Amino acid sequence: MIAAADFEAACVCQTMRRVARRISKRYEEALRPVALKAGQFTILAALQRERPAPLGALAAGLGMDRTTLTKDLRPLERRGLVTSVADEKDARVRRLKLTPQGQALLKKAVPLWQAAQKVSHERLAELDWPDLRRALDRLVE
Amino acid sequence: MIAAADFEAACVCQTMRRVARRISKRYEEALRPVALKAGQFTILAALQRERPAPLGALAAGLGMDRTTLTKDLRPLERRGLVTSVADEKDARVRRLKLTPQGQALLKKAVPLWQAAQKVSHERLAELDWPDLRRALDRLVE
DNA sequence: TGACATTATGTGGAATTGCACCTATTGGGG
DNA sequence: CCCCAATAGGTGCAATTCCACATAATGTCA
Repeated sequence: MIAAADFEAACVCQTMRRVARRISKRYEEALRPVALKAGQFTILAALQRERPAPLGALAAGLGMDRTTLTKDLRPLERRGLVTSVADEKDARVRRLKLTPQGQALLKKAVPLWQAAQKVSHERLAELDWPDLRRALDRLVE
Repeated sequence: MIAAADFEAACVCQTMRRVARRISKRYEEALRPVALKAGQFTILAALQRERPAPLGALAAGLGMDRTTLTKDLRPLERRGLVTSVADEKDARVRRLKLTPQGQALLKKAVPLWQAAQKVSHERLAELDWPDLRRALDRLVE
């Protein structure tokens, strides 16, 4: 049997989960002035486009489960940051877009996010982020 | 304003969250025969030691919130894989240990985990895992 | 020893996550 | 046009996550 401490160091999954938790916390502290969670900021940022995005396509683009996104949208809709509009052609499709309030909040959030990003890049030091990102992408396809 | 697609590529936090989600899914598929979630396996593996560990110390070792661990333990206790024992000196401390069933299940789980680990290392290819792990650790302190 | 800070833990609430299952709409053959 | 597979989406459930708040035990210092 492998020693308990070794699992923590060896397990790629556990490391990624731990890093994701910790870094989310750091970004959420940065985003505290706009009261956005890390995932919420990601969703708002992804909606920053001309044509409202279908829910499924948005989920795929963010690499998250479709049903998770449905639920993640709830608090954003309650806060009036996001609304859904019907697709003109396909009645099944629910397209999502930022409200003016959502756009305004995102505008305030972006500099806070950039500050957090700056810290991330500093901590990665010599590591090139695009390289690292490609490696991590290969890890999960 | 930064284009929507760029956030996804640029945001270190979002990348880590996405990778953590995806890799968890892969490990959970591997662990399906023992019906353990990624986090549950981590907890069981961390309890593979002689002296039962205090909850707080265990949470710190796993880099997770103390109250999260409390709730994560619930299903494991319900399944009879983990139990808590009182500390001999300090009545506040709740020490956690594997039950015999927990040890048996972990024994079955480890080879499944190793198979998932093998895939991870293959996908990282030229990247040295200890190096990468150290870099990610620096990212979150 | 008695007040008080510290430490170890639990609870409630909200959000995040994903699986299994369900509904509704669409697009094709026959 | 009708049947039916494929597609887009939602719901229920359980687990994960963490913050704010609460409780209980311990340690310390006047």
